[in-house]
Amino acid sequence: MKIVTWNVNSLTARWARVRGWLEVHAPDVLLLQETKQTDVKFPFDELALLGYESAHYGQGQWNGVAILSKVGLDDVTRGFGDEDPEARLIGATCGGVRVYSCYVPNGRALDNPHYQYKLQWLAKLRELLVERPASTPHVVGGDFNVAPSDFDCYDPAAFVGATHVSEPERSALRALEATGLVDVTRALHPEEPCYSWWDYRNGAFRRGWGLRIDLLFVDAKVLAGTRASYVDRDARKGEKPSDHAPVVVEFSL
DNA sequence: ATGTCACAGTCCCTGTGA
Repeated sequence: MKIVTWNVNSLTARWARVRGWLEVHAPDVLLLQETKQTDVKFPFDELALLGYESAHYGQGQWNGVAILSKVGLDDVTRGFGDEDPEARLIGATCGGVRVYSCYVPNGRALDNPHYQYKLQWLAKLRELLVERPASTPHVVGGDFNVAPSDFDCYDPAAFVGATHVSEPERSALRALEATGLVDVTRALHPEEPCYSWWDYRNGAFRRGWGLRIDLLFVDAKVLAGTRASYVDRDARKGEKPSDHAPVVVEFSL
């Protein structure tokens, strides 16, 4: 089974790239973030022609998450079941695996109210996942907007005092892992940066100025069957790329 | 060089978010 997470930075702007990527790579499940579409605009029919069932939690101008699956799509949940107005979380069961597509709030700045919203959002995600049934394999992927350690950042000195690297954010990710989840890309590649995001500005991609903020957390069952996990850097190249690259995990149960 | 991209509204430029 191949499951991929990809922040596409507008599915409207990225549709040709996403369609082409699906045709070549044919993942079983694709977790999308930042679709920036309403449900009405989401290309359900075009995706069905490619063999994918889809569930979308759209908002419109901002945010928006989706799950595409070739292996079934059941028990879809949207958000945390609270009053959060932002469309940042969708879950579904695909081929016996419970998957979540997460778009964690950016945080903006350490003294911005959005930063507290980010920490609260991560705490709610942990609350949701701590109660997951142990009998069901889980893959929790998305744009976490947190670089788990300094090794996940091209220049830690340049990020002192910034979001994405602060101790409370990293602690929130560790609390998530403490429920029994493993950052599978890092587990398989302890010595390679595996960056997943490069700013559009400053020629960041060409210069290797990246962060690893797109993560796949898997439980012990999935980890035991994992063959590979990697970043498709080629998807960051060429015409009209997203600023994020897809992150892949391949496993069998 | 704070050097890009995407969005909506103020609508062919500007403010906001990333």
